[in-house]
Amino acid sequence: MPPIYNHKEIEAKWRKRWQEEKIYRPDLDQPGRKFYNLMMFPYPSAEGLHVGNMYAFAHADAYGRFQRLRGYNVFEPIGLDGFGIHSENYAIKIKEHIKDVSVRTEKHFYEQLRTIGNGYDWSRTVETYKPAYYRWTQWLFLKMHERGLAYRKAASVNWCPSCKTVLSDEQVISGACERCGALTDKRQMEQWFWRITAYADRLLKNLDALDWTEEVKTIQRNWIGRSEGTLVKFSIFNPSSSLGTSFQFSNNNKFSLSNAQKLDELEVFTTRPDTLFGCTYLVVSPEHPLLKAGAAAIENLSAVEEYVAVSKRKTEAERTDASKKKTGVRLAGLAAVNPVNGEPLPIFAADYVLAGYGTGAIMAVPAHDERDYAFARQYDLPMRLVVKSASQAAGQADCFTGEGVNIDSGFLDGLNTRAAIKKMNSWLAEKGLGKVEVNYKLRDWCVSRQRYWGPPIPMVNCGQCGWVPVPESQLPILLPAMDDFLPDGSGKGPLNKIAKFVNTVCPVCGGPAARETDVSDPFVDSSWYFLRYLCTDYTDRALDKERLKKWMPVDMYIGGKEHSVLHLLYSRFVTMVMHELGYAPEPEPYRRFRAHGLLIKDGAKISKSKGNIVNPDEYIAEYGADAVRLYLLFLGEMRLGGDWRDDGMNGMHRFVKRVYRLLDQADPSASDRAANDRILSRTIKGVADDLESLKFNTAIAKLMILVNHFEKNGLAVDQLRIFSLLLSPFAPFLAEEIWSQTGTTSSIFQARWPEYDPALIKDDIINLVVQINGKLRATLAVSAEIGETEAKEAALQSERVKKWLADREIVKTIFVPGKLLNIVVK
RNA sequence: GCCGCGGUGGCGGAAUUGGUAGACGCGACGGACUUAAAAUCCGUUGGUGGUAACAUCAUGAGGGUUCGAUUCCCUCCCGCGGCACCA
Repeated sequence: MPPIYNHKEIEAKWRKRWQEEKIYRPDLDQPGRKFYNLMMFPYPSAEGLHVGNMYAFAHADAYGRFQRLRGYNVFEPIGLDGFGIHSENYAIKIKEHIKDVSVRTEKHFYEQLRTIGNGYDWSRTVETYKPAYYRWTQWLFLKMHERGLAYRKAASVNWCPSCKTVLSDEQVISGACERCGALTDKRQMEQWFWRITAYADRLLKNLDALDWTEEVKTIQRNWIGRSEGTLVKFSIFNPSSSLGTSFQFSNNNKFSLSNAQKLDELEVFTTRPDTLFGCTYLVVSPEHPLLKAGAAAIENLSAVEEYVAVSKRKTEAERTDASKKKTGVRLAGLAAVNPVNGEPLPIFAADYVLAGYGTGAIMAVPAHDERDYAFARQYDLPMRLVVKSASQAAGQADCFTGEGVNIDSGFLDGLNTRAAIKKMNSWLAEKGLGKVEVNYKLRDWCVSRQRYWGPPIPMVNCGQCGWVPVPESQLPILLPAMDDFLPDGSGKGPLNKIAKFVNTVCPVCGGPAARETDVSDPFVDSSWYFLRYLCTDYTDRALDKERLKKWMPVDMYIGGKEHSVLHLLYSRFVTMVMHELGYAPEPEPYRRFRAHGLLIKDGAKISKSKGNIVNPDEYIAEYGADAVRLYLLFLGEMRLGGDWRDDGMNGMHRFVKRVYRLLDQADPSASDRAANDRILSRTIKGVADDLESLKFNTAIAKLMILVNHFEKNGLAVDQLRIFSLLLSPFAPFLAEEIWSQTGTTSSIFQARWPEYDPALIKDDIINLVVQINGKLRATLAVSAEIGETEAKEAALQSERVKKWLADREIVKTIFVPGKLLNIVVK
């Protein structure tokens, strides 16, 4: 028997055998007890996978292998998210053509993914940059368009000056581009959008029932940002007296509306209609239509226009910096009327009000909103307190944003905030001045990109017919080859430079037309890949309904939480639409989702920019895939991430060698069968429990304890065989090798997880903890069934206990059966 | 600022519903084997005091509840992540 574990030889042998015997290729038409085990497919933004990718994949695969042993028919696919800015930026950086780079990275990524020993079904890979895939990504676009969910509009969109393309709101992380980290800006452009906001309520509501990492659900909830409020209509007048352009009010902050002429109506959105009595002015955003509609009446138009121009010139970051001084300009010549008390209200334009949320206009209540308060202080505007804190009568702050009781509020006086909101809403509704509305922070998904490396958007612009979808039969629209694929920042995609591509005929009228030259967001590619995995054998359709019915939803999805509001939100939206179209059997794609934490090294996330990259290939070559897997799984709880230390690998290498050596030690005559069976039963249960709750680290610790025990006490061959089953989710090659060397012929992954004997789990003799006043003073080996009286007797017999009790009076004793006895003394 | 997750030996990390804090591993130290090294094996390893038995302190800080708190409550501090003028 070879004493040395030759990982290279053994891994190659099993990799080949698994491939030949197709043990990871379930028959998708005969799902049986199916288990769809999904992990986030990688995107090549470097030459190869880094150890952080391996971290996620090793966990997901160990879980999948466990389900396999549990008797599930596991489908575990993999692919490459190779289209997109991430891959393209890498090619640009190394000054090569993306087409060449993608050929190379595909080869390397797949080689690496094969070496780590995951149970992938290699017959069903998807690569998003191949026509066989992106043909259907384009089909998805057409379906969205057909349902009215893909549309084009001019809007203020995010622009990355470095990537030279627009981005969706989700791809701007704290004001910076998700891909390159450059600060983004806003540009007014016409773009393609997907109407994810139409699903905002469902995306929010369904979260409650999903078995997902709670943290990710919270992030999604906050991103969707539902808020219930009221739309209130204010009448706009042109007051007779000229008010000047100063912010000062004359005559005790009052001005007259006599002879005023009603000009318009202004609608605002508020979540606190109960504070309407405290409203002392209105504010519109600099983009608000009132500025144009009311221009004739605005007396200080040039000052207003100047303010708007200044606002426009500000960067997004400057405009939305909440800590900066608030600015604004009074719309002289215009005034509104507070519908509850008929008081005239001045109107301002200020860029602290966002154009894109609510109606782009607000009612300002400086006494009950911090932003209004700051603005009112800045411009010396009146404030009126109308809500009093219910708890503290005196000492109220100038600005109170909490809930309380209404005062000086006419018909709302004495009501608490909730009741006041209700009453105000019905009052406004009665008068036709307001209605309850729900607003979401979520905006529609901007999906067009002015880049090369993506699926061309299948739309054609005809002079006669306008925007027309490309007929399904003409798909795919192949991405044409081009040497200079770099984005130029013109606001049009590089494809725009290829006349042959652009010029086409209108599918409707046959006249000359121009193709859309933007490509779609890479997140569109990944929004449906898990559906395509199941249908790669269908070349005539994107998705097969029967197939999806058999396998969707995904049973377990493990991935990073950085995708909380990106991929995980987009793919839920797309699946909802696919469900409505009858493709997906359920509106939600992932039954369970668990986020893993980050892999850290030297106190920082492993990344190229930090210079702490760990190349997994070297470690796999030196120590073997199993040792690397075990090490990654042992680092800590998956949810919390791990801390990579180079020297930690030694320990796992040692463990692998020790496990292999058990083959030499297996000898029934030398072993205490009963003791081994007891610890085996416990380990079977413990490891299964840990795996189910994704605590891979403690599962491995239990295996180590078992190995320590075997080394000391010897073991029988059948016990070693059971041990190999327990080890197999973590170290598949090593486990398979031991399995085969203990007289089995079929793969360990066709075997079943071992049963344990419940009778062996229980202890007959326990260590009863004896405390005196809560401090541990002795432990007694007693029967597990011992009762309080006996336990007390036994404890009082103990010399150690006696010493501590001396002649102190026992006040009481606390007995926890099977665990502890606490004697309380004076 | 708001929301979420964390803070435990030299290090990574364990601790069912509150019940022996530090499992398991790394590293370190001592020893065995070896001409030597690697590998392997054995032992020790939270701090302080003590030859030892043992005592005592200790889970970010400070309070509290409890017979008993890493675990529950309150007030803070620090790290990471999300949102951030969303009315």
